[in-house]
Amino acid sequence: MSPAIDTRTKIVMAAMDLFWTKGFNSTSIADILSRTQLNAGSLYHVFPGKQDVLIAVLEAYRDGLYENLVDPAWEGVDDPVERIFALLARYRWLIVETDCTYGCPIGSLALELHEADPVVRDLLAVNFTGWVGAIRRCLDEAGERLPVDVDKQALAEFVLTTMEGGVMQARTHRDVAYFDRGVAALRDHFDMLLARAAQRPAMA
Amino acid sequence: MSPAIDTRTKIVMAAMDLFWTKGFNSTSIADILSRTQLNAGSLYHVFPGKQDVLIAVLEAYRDGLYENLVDPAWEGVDDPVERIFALLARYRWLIVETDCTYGCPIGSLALELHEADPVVRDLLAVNFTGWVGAIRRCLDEAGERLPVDVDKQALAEFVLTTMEGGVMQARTHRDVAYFDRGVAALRDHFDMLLARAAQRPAMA
DNA sequence: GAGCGAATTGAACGCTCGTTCAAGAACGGG
DNA sequence: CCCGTTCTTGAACGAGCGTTCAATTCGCTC
Repeated sequence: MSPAIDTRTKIVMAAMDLFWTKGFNSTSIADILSRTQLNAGSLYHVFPGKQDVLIAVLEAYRDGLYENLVDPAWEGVDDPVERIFALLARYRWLIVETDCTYGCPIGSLALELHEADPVVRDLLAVNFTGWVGAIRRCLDEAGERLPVDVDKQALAEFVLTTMEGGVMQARTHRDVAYFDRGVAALRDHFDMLLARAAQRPAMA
Repeated sequence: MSPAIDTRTKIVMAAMDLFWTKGFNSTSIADILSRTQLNAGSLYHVFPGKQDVLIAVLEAYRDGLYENLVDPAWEGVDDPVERIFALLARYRWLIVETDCTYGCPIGSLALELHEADPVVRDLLAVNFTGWVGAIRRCLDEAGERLPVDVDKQALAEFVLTTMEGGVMQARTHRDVAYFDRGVAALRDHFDMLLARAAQRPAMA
């Protein structure tokens, strides 16, 4: 294996962590270098500039969505609706684990980069789309348990909305309860949808 | 009127706009100075440092919540539930008006400032609390139209969640439709709650 | 209009940032 | 073992940042 690839991996992993905890603008190249024990030349040998590190980080999130986030959350959970809440529970765990300082890496970057160039913005959007796609699969699998007139794509996006909004409030107030109440409201929403579908089956 | 107050106002107004469009870290003191046609000394005569400008901006948002945001949105709307969606419609208008680059100033700052000091974080939280409080009033006013077992505080927070999540996705995808679908899902939620309350009145 | 504190001027400072690059080390095929 | 390529070293640079401050002007009071 080429050593440059190893260097690249080290940089991307360090940058993922730093961009997550400190944000993109507040993370300096020096931060990445001291974390990886590399020199500036090595980084610039692999990446043309700081923004290209960001792009690599966003690609890593995109490519690792299932491996690093979704599959672990769904382990041992088979019911498609419960899988949605299992994923949200994973975020709850992250919030608690970080003493309520957790912010969704993609969400934070999306709001921080106000005038992101098209490549970066596309990658942010693609990350959201991938996340929503995972939820969408659950909803499709739930099939007729949901009312037929429900827009499943919109509902999947609404799950992301709940997660991001809940994370934002939990972090700002330094209190998971804000996240929990958001998830509870979403649970109410699903309960009402499931009840409506059971009451008026698709056979009508 | 003391000239320093005028200077202060000019700085706060310019900073509100700049922090909103560029973010806090990406806005330089020089940006504020060129926007206000002031010199560095004048700014530092009024504010000890950049962070104090941020604090003043957050206080301005807090103090102007009703005057600048809520009251205009509610003009001509009397029904408490419709007022909630009127406020969301106001955000929709902001998104469209800014070509889908709009981000909620408070939400953006909340996610950008990863290690904000306590004063700043408190002000961010207070701004959220104020916004949620305005929604809460509507829900209280709606009274028995909502099921008695509904946690009105949590529901008000859920409205904020929907707004922030919708704004985030609309901006990232550069498409208001993401916001619209989030609001539509929230409307569904309210419709189901109202129907449930009508079905099983509080008199039980 | 003299006197004085408040407010403004704008050049300068020290620091950190992203980036560059000439020099050297490590590696691998023949 | 040699040579060309790939990768690393780390000092240096220029630009931009937040901040300072001695000098100056403004505006009010008596």
